Amino acid sequence: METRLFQEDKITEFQRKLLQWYKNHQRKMPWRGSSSPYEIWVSEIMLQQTRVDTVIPYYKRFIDRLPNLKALAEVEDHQLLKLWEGLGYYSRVRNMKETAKFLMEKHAGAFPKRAKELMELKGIGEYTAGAIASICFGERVAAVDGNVLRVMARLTGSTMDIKDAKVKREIIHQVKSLLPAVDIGNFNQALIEVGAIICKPNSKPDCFNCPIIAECIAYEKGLQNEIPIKSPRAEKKQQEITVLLMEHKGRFAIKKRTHSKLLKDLWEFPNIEGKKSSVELTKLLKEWGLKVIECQPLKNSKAIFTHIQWILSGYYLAVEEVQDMERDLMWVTKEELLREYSMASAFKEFRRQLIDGFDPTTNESI
DNA sequence: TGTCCACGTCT
DNA sequence: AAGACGTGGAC
Repeated sequence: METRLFQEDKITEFQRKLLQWYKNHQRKMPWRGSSSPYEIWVSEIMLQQTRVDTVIPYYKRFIDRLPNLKALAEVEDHQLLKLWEGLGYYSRVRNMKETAKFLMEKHAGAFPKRAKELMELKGIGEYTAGAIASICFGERVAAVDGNVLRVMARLTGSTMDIKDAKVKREIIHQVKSLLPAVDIGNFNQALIEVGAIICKPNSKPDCFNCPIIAECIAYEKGLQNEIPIKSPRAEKKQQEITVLLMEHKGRFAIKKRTHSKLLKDLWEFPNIEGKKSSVELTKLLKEWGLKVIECQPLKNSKAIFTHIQWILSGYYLAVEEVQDMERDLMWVTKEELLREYSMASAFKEFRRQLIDGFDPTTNESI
């Protein structure tokens, strides 16, 4: 077990400075000031891997439309997905609905109060459980996210890899030893906020405005730009995909990604693996029972995920029905497409072209 | 251009 | 333990 980071009296001073700074410098956010576990939960799930500025409009719309657990438990899946469209990591919102239903049916419609119990809920891990328990219920528990890992690594001057699970455990332990007797939620948020706006990830930290510079070993040693140390992530795989924007009688073909894990249950334009020529496409569509009347290449695009990169080439295809064209395609108007169907960002450039008109292609090879 | 954030959670 | 799962903005 790790020894204390600071002496007793120094800890009190550290807590005071951090809480005072947070009181004066915290950014405004729609969920700040709320102690409703539902609202904090929604905000924390949205904030997982996602920036505050991106989350704010989604959060407002979500709470407006689904103000409580009951509303979320009862909402239709496609409406829910539409509220989440573009936020990414769509399993987050599937888990939320499952948890809402569970709490309504098995837990009298209320959240448990302890981090340990919160962690048993789908989609709530150690960080989110700590955040909800400390912010809403004042539990004396740490909430260590990526910001806190970075702040703590610099504070202690640690050159250990913060991606390492053991190092994270150690940091959670250290944060616990720094927790004040009361005001735990604000203390946790203060540490996160310092990480977000002072002890920044991608640029040099703003050390001269940092409330805890006096305790910072990295600063003392001039290592604030070297720490934290992180092992490099695995390389992305690349996949070429040919996307088909097929029009028939003023309607366009879309398809639901029912069996896919990636972007599950979102809608997409029909597509095939590999880079296909217009000749190959015409042949393929013939097998699908469709006759190509017109074929125009579209501007290529890229979609970058954490672990994969898609190279997308698109074609506009005016088609005619030859025989029964099942293939679980859905034929929708532009208006329906925008209003009713959730599409991942990977396909949004094509959707935009479809709605606004197709740009003249600038691809060299057709 | 490319890399990082972004440990967050689940599997 | 390590890979899957999204997105967009900063630098």
